[in-house]
Amino acid sequence: MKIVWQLEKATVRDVYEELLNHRKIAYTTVMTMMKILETKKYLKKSQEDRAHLYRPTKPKQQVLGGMVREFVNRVFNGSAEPLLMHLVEDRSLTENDLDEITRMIRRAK
Amino acid sequence: MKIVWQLEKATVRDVYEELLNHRKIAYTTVMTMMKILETKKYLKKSQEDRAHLYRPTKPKQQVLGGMVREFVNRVFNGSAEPLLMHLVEDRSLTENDLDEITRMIRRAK
DNA sequence: GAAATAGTACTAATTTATTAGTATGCGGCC
DNA sequence: GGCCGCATACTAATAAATTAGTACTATTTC
Repeated sequence: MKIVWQLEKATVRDVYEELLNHRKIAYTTVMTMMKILETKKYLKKSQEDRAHLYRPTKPKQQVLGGMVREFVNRVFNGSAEPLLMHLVEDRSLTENDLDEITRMIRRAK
Repeated sequence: MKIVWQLEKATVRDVYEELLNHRKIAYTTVMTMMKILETKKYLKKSQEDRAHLYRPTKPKQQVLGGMVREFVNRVFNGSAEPLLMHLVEDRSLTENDLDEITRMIRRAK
């Protein structure tokens, strides 16, 4: 999905070659994957010359948002603060990051 | 795991009965699960009367921390800010939450 | 001490995810 | 026209996660 999102639209071959940079994988494997993503409504295909051209159905933000929500629910019973604490303790987030986000929200209001 | 953490120590039966409140599940299923968690070093067992008594090996914080890190890596390529933005947009976190956390950090320094 | 009970070890069925092979079709090229 | 390369559809092998059954042992209870 990340690859298709980045390219906005991609054929099996596009994704296949991109994945090959990272690891050995069969062309047909990628095909199967993309077909599954299609049945799960994350991708839609259209004909383009000989091959199918796949595009995302849902905006990246929406999908990632869903994943975050699912994660928070499953791991933290739905409350986000503990997650935040972990991020902070893990030094993934500094105090400055938080300040910045806070300011960002204020400005957006 | 959540259940064992909460109870601090638990037998298969303890966990089984707790889980039954939520959904139908077989006793042996729970047993298998807990044995797997044991081989994966999340639980350790000791004899207690007739049954095994399981305790967590690792502190909850550490395990959850690992899960958060893993999630951030997989989904957001390791950077936490986008995750934070999602939390905010999802209204899981309000500006006040952020302020609070910020203050908490300041105090802890 | 025999039957009922609770527990475990071992095995297994089921499901879902992951990876890949094979057959086949189509468009261009010599 | 026949062959090559690329693409797909369909099938399948493998692996991992999930759920549960069965056989056997020990303990309690009467």
